[in-house]
Amino acid sequence: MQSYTEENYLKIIYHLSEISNPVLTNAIAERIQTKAASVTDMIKKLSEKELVNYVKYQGVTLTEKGKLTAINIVRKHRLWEVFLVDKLNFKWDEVHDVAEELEHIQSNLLVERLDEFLDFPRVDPHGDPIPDKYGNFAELAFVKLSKLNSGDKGTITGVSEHSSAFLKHLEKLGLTLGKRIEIIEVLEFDGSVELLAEQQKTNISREVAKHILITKN
Amino acid sequence: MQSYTEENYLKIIYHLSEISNPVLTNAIAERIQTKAASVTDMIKKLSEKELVNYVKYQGVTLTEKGKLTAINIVRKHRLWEVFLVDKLNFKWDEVHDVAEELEHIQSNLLVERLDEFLDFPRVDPHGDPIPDKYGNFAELAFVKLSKLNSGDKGTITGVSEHSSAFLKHLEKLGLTLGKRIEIIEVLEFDGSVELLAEQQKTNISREVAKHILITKN
DNA sequence: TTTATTGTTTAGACAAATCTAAAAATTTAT
DNA sequence: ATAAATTTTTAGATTTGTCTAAACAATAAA
Ligand SMILES: [Mn+2]
Ligand SMILES: [Mn+2]
Ligand SMILES: [Mn+2]
Ligand SMILES: [Mn+2]
Repeated sequence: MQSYTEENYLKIIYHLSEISNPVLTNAIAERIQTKAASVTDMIKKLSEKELVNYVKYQGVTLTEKGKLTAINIVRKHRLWEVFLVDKLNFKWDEVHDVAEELEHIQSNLLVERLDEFLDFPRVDPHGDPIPDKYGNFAELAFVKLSKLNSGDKGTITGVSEHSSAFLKHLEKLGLTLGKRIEIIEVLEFDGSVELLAEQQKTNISREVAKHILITKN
Repeated sequence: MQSYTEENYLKIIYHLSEISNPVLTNAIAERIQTKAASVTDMIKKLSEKELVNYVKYQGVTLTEKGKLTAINIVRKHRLWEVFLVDKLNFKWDEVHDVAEELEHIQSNLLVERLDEFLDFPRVDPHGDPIPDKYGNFAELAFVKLSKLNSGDKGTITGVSEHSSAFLKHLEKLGLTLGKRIEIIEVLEFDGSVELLAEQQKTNISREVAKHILITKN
């Protein structure tokens, strides 16, 4: 079994390796809110346990074992988020910190029963896919809203930024999961997007558009 | 805020002080599965934080602050147990270890929403009372089954022993919460009890009878 | 009322996770 | 290619919770 802290490291290495592989020490330090020296220590320990492959000065990659462990934590995190939103009426910007703790509860029975209780959800409240118990993700066909052109239509199915500030902003604009949108125009000079959501005309910055995920249809 | 470990100490001191006050070092050591020396160290720390009053060689008592903290952990523990049994179909002998972890999740919003979601339960799956958010317990009128005499009737409303072995044993005998029972006879020579539960005649040892709580009616 | 026995505390050590400061390696710039 | 800047690692220290072994107190027995 891994400690709470080791699990957090594994999960963050997992997420970072979607962006760059191998994952660099400083990248981990920044995300985990700690110092590079501490990261090096922990990396050595995870390497001892064969959860990561580590090459000095080069960075880390997850081993198969490490990856499976990380995915399981992601699974738990996202299932708990669904629980909080669907059953306890949390808002989508309120769930992250609590799920950050709940993801470490050790009980396979609990996870499987929770999954069943929630009716086997495939995505969490931010549109992120929930892996099954074997670690397999259902592939979801997303495209960033910022990649669309005028006339394109689709449904908001996810976000790639989870800060409370961002989520509350979308809430205010009425741009929540499941909403259908249509692009009116992409402004040339700043890349901001004019769109229609529920008969409502709205303008969002390119920065915001980059973090909204759309299923075209 | 207290650490996970400090919370476990406070909760155990709380439970033990129902039996003896002040609570002795060795009693804590036994319950928390650690050595007396470690308990002394922790007690000093809790005393520093004014969560317990400590007199060397005498033992500890909880301060008002410590007691409220402990009751809040008990509240969370029992609410989670209800959740596991009522919503996730855990058996009453399967919930303890998971609740032991879940009780440490830090979020008042979570606890209050969970309470509401569970419809404000007053007792947990073992018949133990759940304090409200201010730390008040609804007084429940229990009597040990071992105190009853032949002819007495009542309902099983709690147990005072939570081991999986004991709970499974009761399950097998059909002596679960809510079952109505009637005492046929209390055997003189060993104190064992012959009783009727759902038309079924059963004999239980005095030891078992001492841990079953009855509401007479 | 000395002597055992038991219970509790202290002293000193250790593992886990963290830090600061300094050294070493790598990358970038000149 | 050499120097400068950046990144990463090491060395040594700190905090938290634990341990063993030894000292000390309180209680029970002789
Ligand atoms: Mn976490
Ligand atoms: Mn999420
Ligand atoms: Mn606990
Ligand atoms: Mn219980």
